Amino acid sequence: MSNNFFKILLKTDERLDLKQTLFSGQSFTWNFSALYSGYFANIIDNTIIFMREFETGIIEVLSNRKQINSLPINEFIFRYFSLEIDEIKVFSPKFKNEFPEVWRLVKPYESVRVMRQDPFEIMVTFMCAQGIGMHLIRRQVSMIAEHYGEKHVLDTEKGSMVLHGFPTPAALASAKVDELARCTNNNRIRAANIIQMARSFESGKLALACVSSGECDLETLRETLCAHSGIGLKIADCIALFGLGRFDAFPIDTHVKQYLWEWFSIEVASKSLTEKNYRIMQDEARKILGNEYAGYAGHMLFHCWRKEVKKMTSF
DNA sequence: CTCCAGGCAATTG
DNA sequence: CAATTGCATGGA
Repeated sequence: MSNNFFKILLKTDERLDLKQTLFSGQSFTWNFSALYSGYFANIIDNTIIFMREFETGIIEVLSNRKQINSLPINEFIFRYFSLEIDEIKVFSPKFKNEFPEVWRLVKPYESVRVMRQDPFEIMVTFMCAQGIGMHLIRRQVSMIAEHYGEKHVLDTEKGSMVLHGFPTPAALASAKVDELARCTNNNRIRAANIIQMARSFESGKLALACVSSGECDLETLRETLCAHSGIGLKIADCIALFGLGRFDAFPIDTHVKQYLWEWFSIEVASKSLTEKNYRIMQDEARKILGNEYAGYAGHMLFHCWRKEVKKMTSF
């Protein structure tokens, strides 16, 4: 690995399963490194980052800058993977007692962390996630980065490597619909919605909502997000959960709806996913999972359901 | 061929 | 209210 990179070894006490976390469907910008097998690569805050599991319970982080988002790398990583959250708080003793079979299945996934990712990036990527498979979402996101993100060329002893950062709000705010649509599965409506959202972010309206999202009540936050065309309840909840650190937000998609019915016998989960039913389903889920970490638990269950029950492999 | 993938918004009954 | 349809593509 290039010697002008800063290297950090981070002890995680096996509370972070790096691969499962990065490829559990919450992030679409991390990739397998083309030049260095075993490493995952991404760009955050104009900083190139490589990560891998160095040995059991220890993560190796390589970066070309000492700080990310004004935090020392180790502090950033700790926060990025929400390592302050204790698994025991996520699933209550009551849950483990009442649903022993589900707990047996999901326990191996307790080292899947819900990440705190960049809000704008999450808004764009989850606006790309409607009614299509994971691989198509990933393709759209990488095309958007290639066309509108800043290009980084990294020269190493193994050759040259090209990476693209995620586009800034300004870059997407000034994009043309026809051009962006080539990156969004040829969906012009989706492209136009993303441009509109980026302009709202540029204006400061959306950006401000992100700053105050921690204290804001969830319903107010959702209203602000849903005011934008292309963002409904589900995507708003995904933005809150994965981009704003709101671990109480509980997005319900086709998979979550399935496990709510199969695992917890929530009646309304067998009916159609209308807005009214969506809200009822959330209330029922909170009774079982608790409120504070409903979404955090939900993501573990989501990943577990797809892998263990549906036997899905695409991420 | 049909059906379904991390939905949303507009329209119709 | 609920039910239906357009949006787009690809893999099973």
